[in-house]
Amino acid sequence: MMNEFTYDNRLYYHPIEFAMAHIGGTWKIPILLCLRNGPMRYGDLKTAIPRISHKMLITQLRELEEKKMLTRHTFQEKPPRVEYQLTALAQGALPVVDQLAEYGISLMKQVGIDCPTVL
Amino acid sequence: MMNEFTYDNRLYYHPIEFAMAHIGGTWKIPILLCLRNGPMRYGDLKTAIPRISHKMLITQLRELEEKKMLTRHTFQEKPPRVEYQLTALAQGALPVVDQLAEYGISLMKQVGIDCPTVL
DNA sequence: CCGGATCCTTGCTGATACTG
DNA sequence: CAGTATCAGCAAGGATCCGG
Repeated sequence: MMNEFTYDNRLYYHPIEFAMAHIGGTWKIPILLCLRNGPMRYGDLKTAIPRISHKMLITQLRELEEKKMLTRHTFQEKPPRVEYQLTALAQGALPVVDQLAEYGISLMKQVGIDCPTVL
Repeated sequence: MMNEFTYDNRLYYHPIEFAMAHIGGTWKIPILLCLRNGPMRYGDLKTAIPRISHKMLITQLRELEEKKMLTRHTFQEKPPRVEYQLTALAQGALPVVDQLAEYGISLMKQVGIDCPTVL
């Protein structure tokens, strides 16, 4: 249990904590799920995830890029166009993301939430 | 993606977020893993998870109890004795916890961390 | 259209001290 | 031994404004 390690100047207590640094938080999952079907522009992501703020979307995109979970492509057009795309590293996270979603849904049923047309 | 729902006065954007409310954060996983082999006392948990502060351990135990992930048994002795035990609901989370751990370890290898004798 | 910078509020967390 | 209460520091996150 207590096999702590340091990476990128941060202390982790468990490999799961390291995994959640890549897919955790409120917004990384929605972003990854949006991008699983192909690249998307900033504006489309913002529309697809209505409650996220501008700042949070930018921040999360930067973090995911820094962790090599996605790549950023800029097109020199007017008006400017920027696309985000999942890397192979992020593709490798999708199976466990799906398992988490399945568990989340089963948990909702167990506590008595009738699931609102998910996935 | 955007099937939000409210439970217990909190807004969730995805079933995974709901799942992570039960097993997420820095300390819930270490606590659950400690208890998977049977009930433990407060003091033993504190010893098994050295870096957790007293306040955080108490707080996390209360949260897990509130979410029906564990039960609390007090024994009227001197000195007092309190034991924490996983519920069936928490047992049901262990498979996905194990999958997350496995993913975390593989991710560590992918980014070049040689895994320190884990699990 | 995309992104950065600023201010400000809120909440998490540690430290410390105290009780049955 | 187990748990509670209070205070303070810091970081996450929203609102807003400016720039390429």
